[in-house]
Parts: sequence; structure tokens; C-alpha cells
Amino acid sequence: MSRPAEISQEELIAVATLVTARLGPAATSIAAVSKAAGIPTGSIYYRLPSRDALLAEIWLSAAERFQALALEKFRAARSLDEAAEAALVTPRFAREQHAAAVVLNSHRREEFLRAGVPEAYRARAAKLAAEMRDGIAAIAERLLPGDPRAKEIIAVALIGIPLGAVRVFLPQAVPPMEIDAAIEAAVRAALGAQ
Amino acid sequence: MSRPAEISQEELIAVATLVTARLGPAATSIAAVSKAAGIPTGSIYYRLPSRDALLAEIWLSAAERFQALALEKFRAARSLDEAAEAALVTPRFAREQHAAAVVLNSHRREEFLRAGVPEAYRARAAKLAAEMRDGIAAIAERLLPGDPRAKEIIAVALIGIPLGAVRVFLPQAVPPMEIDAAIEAAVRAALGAQ
DNA sequence: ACAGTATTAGAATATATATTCTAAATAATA
DNA sequence: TATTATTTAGAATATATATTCTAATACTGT
Repeated sequence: MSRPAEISQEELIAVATLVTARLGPAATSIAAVSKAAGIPTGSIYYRLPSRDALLAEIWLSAAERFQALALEKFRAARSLDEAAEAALVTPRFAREQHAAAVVLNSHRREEFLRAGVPEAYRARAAKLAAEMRDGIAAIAERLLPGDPRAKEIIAVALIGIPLGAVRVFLPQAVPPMEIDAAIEAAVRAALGAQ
Repeated sequence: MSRPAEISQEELIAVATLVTARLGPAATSIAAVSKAAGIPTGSIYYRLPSRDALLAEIWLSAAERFQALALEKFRAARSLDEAAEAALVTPRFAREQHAAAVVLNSHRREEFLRAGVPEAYRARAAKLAAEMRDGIAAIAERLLPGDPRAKEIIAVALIGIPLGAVRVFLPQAVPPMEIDAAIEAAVRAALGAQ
């Protein structure tokens, strides 16, 4: 019934994610994205209301993918050892979805979810944050019952440490397989250290 | 002999560092910095040739301070246990120099050292990078002799892991004291894991 | 074939902000 | 007290880029 789009919304976000991984969110201009996607600047405004919305989509699509993987693994862990193994989801994600990992790991969330972003995006971000908070709390209760600092320890061990290890190699390279053993050992030690 | 400046170059960089820690490098405009410093926009150009130079100064001053502390500690470590203790320089720096830690830890170096930055800044950054690379190599040779992956392990353990742990709390908060034990245990485990 | 519609295409406009410029102000020195 | 160098002060200009607008296009269903 109408002229077909050169590129779907999903493909557009994927291209924009690559641009952001290479140049950073500040340099992710409408012109840069439209050039990378091979479509005119005006066309982007048929998919998204503003540049702020584009940046929010880039971050949210990366975060939703990573978080779904991570929480699934974390929820399945029945022991500290299994939790340490689950923490390897982070280096694996960085290998398989490099650009998304750079977006999440080498930049601040605030650079993508800016002040003027439409409420719908804000709601998606709030839902993600609540899910992660609840997930952390549940694991803390299950694996470190009675520990008053359990949530901080879990967040540091399962999120902070693997992310930091991976970040040594991002954004230029991919984390080598050899560091996974170090990450797993480190996470296990952090979980057992309180 | 002349009208005195309202603010010294060091104070200007300190104010700009606070602005960047709060708003990020992209929002660190000349107007935002001059407003925070209480001086007119034009005055900033008497100290620095451009906004790119300002951003470079912000990053370099933070990085030089952190790296001097970190390399001193790392060089003094004579065992894996001492190295693990030395890694606590990262959470301590985050507590004592919060804004500088946010600049270094919550943003990419490339956002500060941009394409158009004068060569002098580029040279300072290159010197820092070389010093860190040499420092890591020396520690790797000393503490993990013969290990082909020693440099990666040392970088992940002494830099990546503590930075990642601290980043769970930045930029809003300061890392609580309680996580230092987890960091030290994690670093020790990562060092001993190959 | 034709009408209808979403999209392309890219120029025009608006806006934000980096940078430059002119004049006035300030303090040390002669 | 007059001179001089430096900085303040903030307006003017330049530039980059987000957003809007008009027209042309390409496909689908009738």
C-alpha cells in the first residue's frame, strides 16, 4: 500500500548501536546515523520522534538483551559456585554482541537517557532497573541469607567485577577467553569474602 | 602589574571536573563551566585555547593523580598478597577524590582526548599510557614470571576488577568501606587463578 | 491503470554553543 | 599619578547540527 522502507526500525537501531560503539553517544548525530544507514536524515524522523529517543532506544535495546540473559543465569544459580559461573555471562555477551556491550559498559546510562526523553522510554528504563534490583535482592537473600551487606556484595561480585574485567579490553578489542577463569575465581572469592 | 585573575588555572580545572562529574563531558560546555566558576565565557579562553583543551586537562589532571598513586603502590608490592592489598588504591581514590574518579571511571578517555586536541595534551596522554603499560609489564614479570597471559591477568586483577567494583556505586554515591574486603579477595583470587 | 499512503530525498530553518572581539577594569611599577 | 600588562565582561559572530518542510517516489489493493 505504500513505498517500502529501506531499513526496518530494528536495523536502524542496530546501525546506530554500531555508530555509538565506535564514536560514543555525543558524536552519534542524526547525520552520522543516517549516513551509516544509507538513508536521508529526514527519514529517521519517520521512525523516531527525536535524537533523544534514538539514544534511548540504543541503550534500552542493548540493556534489555543483556539483562534478560543475565537474570536468567543468576536466577538459576543454586550455590555460590553456580553464581560465579553465571557471572561469565558478561564476558560471553561482550564477545557475542560487542557493540551492545560497549554501549552498556563504556558509557554512562545518563548519556543515553537524557532529560528530554519521552516518558515511554523512561518507563522501560525504570522497569529494567526494578527487575535488576529485585533480581539482586532475591539472589542476595538466597545465597547470602542474614548478611546485612548481601545486596552490595552480590552487585559487586556478579555485575561490577565481570564488567570491570571486560572493560579492560573494550571498546577496541574483545575480552580473551583466558580471562574467564580469573573472573570466575574472583567472583567466587568476592562472594565468599564477607 | 596587571589585573589579578578571579580564579587560577588549577581552580578552573577543579571546577570543570565537578561539572563533568555531574553532567558528563558532552554537557561540559564553556557556558556551564564559566557559570560554575563565576567568570565570563571569554575568560576561559585566556587560560585555555579551546574546549577540547579544557576537556583534555580535566582528564589528564585526574589520570595523572590516580596513576601516580596506583603505580607507586603496585611497584612496592613484593607478593601476590601485597598486590591484592595495593589494588585497594582504587576504592580509596574514589572516596577521597570522587569527581576525578567519576571522570576516569564513568566515561571513556576518548570523550576527553578528542581528535582536535593540541599535540601537547596528546603527548601527556601517551606518556601516561606508556608508564602504565611498562608498570603492568614489570609487575607481570615479577609476580607471574613465565606466564604468557601475565599482563592480561595483572591488568584485569589490579585495574579492571577494582574499577568495576567501584563503578557499581559511582557516580551517585561513594563505594562503602565494606566492599574493600570483597575487592581484595577477588583480586587475590584472580591473580592466583591462571 | 489508478488512487492512496508511507517513505525517500534533501533543502531550509531553528537552535545551541564554541569562539572571537572591543572596551572597561584592576593592580603593580615607575 | 601615569603607564602598562593582564583579565574581566559580555556582546557579536561563526558553526554545527537537530528538526521541519515540500516534493517526488514506489509499492499495494482495487
